[in-house]
Amino acid sequence: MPYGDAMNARVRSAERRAEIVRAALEVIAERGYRGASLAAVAERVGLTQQGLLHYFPTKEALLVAVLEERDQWDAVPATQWRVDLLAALVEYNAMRPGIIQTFSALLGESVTEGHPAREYFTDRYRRVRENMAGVLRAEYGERLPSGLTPERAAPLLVAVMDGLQYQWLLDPESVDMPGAFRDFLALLGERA
Amino acid sequence: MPYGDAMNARVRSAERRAEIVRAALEVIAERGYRGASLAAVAERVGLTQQGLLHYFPTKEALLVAVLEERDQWDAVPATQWRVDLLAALVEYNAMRPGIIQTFSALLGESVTEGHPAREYFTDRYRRVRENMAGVLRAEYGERLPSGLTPERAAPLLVAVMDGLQYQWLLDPESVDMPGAFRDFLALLGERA
DNA sequence: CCCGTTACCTGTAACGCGGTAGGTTTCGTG
DNA sequence: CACGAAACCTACCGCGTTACAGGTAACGGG
Repeated sequence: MPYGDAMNARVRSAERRAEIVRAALEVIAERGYRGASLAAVAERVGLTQQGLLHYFPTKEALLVAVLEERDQWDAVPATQWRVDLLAALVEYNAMRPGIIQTFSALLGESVTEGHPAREYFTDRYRRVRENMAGVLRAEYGERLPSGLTPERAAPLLVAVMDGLQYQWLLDPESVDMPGAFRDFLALLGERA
Repeated sequence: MPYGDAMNARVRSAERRAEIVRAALEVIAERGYRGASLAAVAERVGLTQQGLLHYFPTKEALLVAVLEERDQWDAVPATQWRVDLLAALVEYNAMRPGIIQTFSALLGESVTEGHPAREYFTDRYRRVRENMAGVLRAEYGERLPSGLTPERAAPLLVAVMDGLQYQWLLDPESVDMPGAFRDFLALLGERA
């Protein structure tokens, strides 16, 4: 046994599942959800397509696991966010194109009819907008430039993050994503 | 000289092609490019899949025609754009979800590997950023709030437009796309 | 040591896809 | 009117896809 007796079966199984999810993230980044085949994911972890179905009974179940992993990743308590942490997050993301590409591709697909991730993104954005409004309020108080409230500015903040991601993914040379995001934050931080 | 009826045949053919492109826009909005089947497009114009291939020899050729139609649509001379026209455009788009959804879906897909629309979007965004920088310069002069130059603000403007579209497509009730866009323009219009 | 569970595999069903081949009808032109 | 081209159609090919069925080998707790 290469892994030794310390590792019991349940842990090994969970690890295998995590490995599969990681591979799925990659394949979705490369081909989107619709274009990602179970066989391609399976091959990346040394399984057959049917072997993969042993862990995730349907393709959609695998997608759900992918989305859950993301939720877990950015489950920072809303109260702990600060604007400078957002800037740092964008900077960090700029060094990991893979994760951005996965969720940019998924977001794009999700607006199509009956896409299994649609509800996920709808809920998520509603939540994130609320969070961001809170962050802005904590940082800048009730009044932002042009008399904007945090609630009105929050969708803009989210839009800038997403929109910059697409421009950056398409043409990293031409778009300084972290810099542009800082520019936007400076815009919000202006004294009215 | 091939006058008259020769013309008619050519016109009819061009009309049919336009009809097919229109149907393709719809189907792509609903299922994305990868998810859009030639058969589905064909059915919508009363053709078989093979009949459609008579007009567009491959699926990719059809996509190219779709992208060309868009280029033609927003081929407004850069010098003629003004900021208030952008706001009006966003407002207009909010009444035509179809077209937004088509290109939001395509944009999302385009960041995946070897997608046939990737180059199109890369080039397009570069062009649009330049245009927008010009628009901002004409409207606000050289200095915007926070000391931003038009060139630095342009990617933000584009990002806001795209990002708002996704939020709005996912949840039109919760997102006032035209209003939010006007908010952003007001932010840029603040006196420094 | 046995026996159920886990972790896979092979085989295959069932379907949808883009694209080719080749025929037939319709139509405008000389 | 004759002919060639355009505008379709039917038939079909080969491949990729998800998912189901059922088998097998290994592991681990009693």
